[in-house]
Amino acid sequence: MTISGAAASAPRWRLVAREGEDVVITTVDADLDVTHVQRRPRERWWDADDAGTRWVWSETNRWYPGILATPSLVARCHDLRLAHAILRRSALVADADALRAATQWDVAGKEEAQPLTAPTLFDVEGTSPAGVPDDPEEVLAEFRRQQLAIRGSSNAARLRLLVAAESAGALLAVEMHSAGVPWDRRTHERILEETLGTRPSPGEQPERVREAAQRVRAALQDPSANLDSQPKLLRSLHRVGISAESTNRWELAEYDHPAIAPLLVYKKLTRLMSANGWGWLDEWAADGRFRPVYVPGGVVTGRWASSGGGALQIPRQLRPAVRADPGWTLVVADVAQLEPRVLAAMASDDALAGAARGQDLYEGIVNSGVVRTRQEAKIAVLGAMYGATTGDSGRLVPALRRAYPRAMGLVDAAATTGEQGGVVSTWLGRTSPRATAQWRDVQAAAALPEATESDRTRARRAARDRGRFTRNFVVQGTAAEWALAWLADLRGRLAALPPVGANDAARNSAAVFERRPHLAFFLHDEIIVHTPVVYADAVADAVRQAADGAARLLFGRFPIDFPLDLRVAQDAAKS
DNA sequence: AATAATTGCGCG
DNA sequence: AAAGCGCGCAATTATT
Repeated sequence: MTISGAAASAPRWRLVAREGEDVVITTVDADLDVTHVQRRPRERWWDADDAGTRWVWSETNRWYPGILATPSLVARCHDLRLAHAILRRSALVADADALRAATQWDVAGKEEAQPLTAPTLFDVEGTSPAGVPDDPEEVLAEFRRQQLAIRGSSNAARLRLLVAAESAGALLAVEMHSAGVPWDRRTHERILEETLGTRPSPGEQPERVREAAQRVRAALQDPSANLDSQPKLLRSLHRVGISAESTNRWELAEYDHPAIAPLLVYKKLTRLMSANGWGWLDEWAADGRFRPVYVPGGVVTGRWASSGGGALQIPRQLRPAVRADPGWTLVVADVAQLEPRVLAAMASDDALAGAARGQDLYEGIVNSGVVRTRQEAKIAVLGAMYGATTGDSGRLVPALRRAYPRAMGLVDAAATTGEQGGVVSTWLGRTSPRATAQWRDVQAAAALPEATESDRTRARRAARDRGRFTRNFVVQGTAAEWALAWLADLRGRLAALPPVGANDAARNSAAVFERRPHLAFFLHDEIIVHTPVVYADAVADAVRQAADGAARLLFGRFPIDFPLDLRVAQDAAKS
């Protein structure tokens, strides 16, 4: 159960696979030769984790829940499915033909989410519509293909890091699902009641929603106006002289009419009710834990996606419902301006890194005299990374280009590559998808002598759209890598803390996390650790040290800060 | 009746 | 005030 932090300079790879009713464990040496094969009955194949072992398996979602239930933690693994997805299209891999030919390891991105509730290992078998292989020969063959691809790549160290970080993330995703986010039902109910009114009977609307709807209908002088159907609402608005083209919040706010204010309230309230109302509470947090399914690598850039419960969209308003158990507390941390800091390091832009020194990068930019206000700095930086060309943001970007030519040069080059149909890569070598056939057709059509002006306009727009995507890909993707390195480092530090209490009789899977500090939530650049109060300081230190560790792991000695906004509190409400 | 597309809004 | 990137989900309308 203890995870050793000892550097395993020569990791021992142990491949696990299925053969009939048994689990076959194949040990492989540094030359990728098999040194040992073991066959064990599947019911109890797992005994203990060894320091220095890296478990190689088809898919963490398939193998880890059963181990966690024993209960045990795995220190290191190599997830063949996730690694395959990275390596088969990494521009760093010189020859990916063999990997690309192994299509049985390709799983459509959105179909990846697996049921993670299985109490034992093989209960999930067959539930995956497009399951990756699990037989010993193919697992070994794919592992060899991947190792050869990495060894023959232009930067094996970075790809190794990326695959290890991705795999650590996969372990953590299963663990966080198992542990869950501590969720205080009564706090959530209180927020709902204060905002919406008391819980209505099924089919009814809560009081505040009814009131808001009444006020809108009165102002529209239409007692039967439908506020939930966009086209009908739009027609109702037009009838009273509100000539909006859409019903989105920002456009409606521009009109001065007594119906607008209550309508915006109505939209706000019904959103809360349908997305995170009583129904959500019953379905997702009834037992005091919210257990989202995380999907590592679910976003093209390498960010995680999620499936079920809207894990990545919990409204700030409900953050107070994330509440530590009695005797426990939360360590809540997020990175200030992760993406521009990552950009400064990638581009070795000393000027931007200098502005980033300290807590607030935007203030740093203001202090350098590049723009006048913090708000301008923020808009300019976001515009630079997203490719804004118009509005305030577009106007401010040129000032940034003058002040930080290296950083801006990097994202501008990524945009140009994308516009021309090329691919771009993150710092560790995750590579963007190739241009689609449809995209290339549009470009080709515009290049023909008989192309119309509209063909050319269409092609230009498609090119710029793709340029904005690749521009952002390098930054968002590298930020995701930094975050993974942070998580992986922190995970190791938390595992090194001795469990509290002495309840060795506890055998259910949740017991692992009832006795030790554990990550409970992760969202792009922020984490929540749920910890016994006695470990609060140790955990806070670990979170900071892990951030430093991630910075050095990715960017070596380049002087870039990643300051954290960190707080220790009973609940996760923003202070 | 089932599935796809559209709109809007929550998160970073 | 809502541009510029990446998502998931609910409600509705459109299509099959």
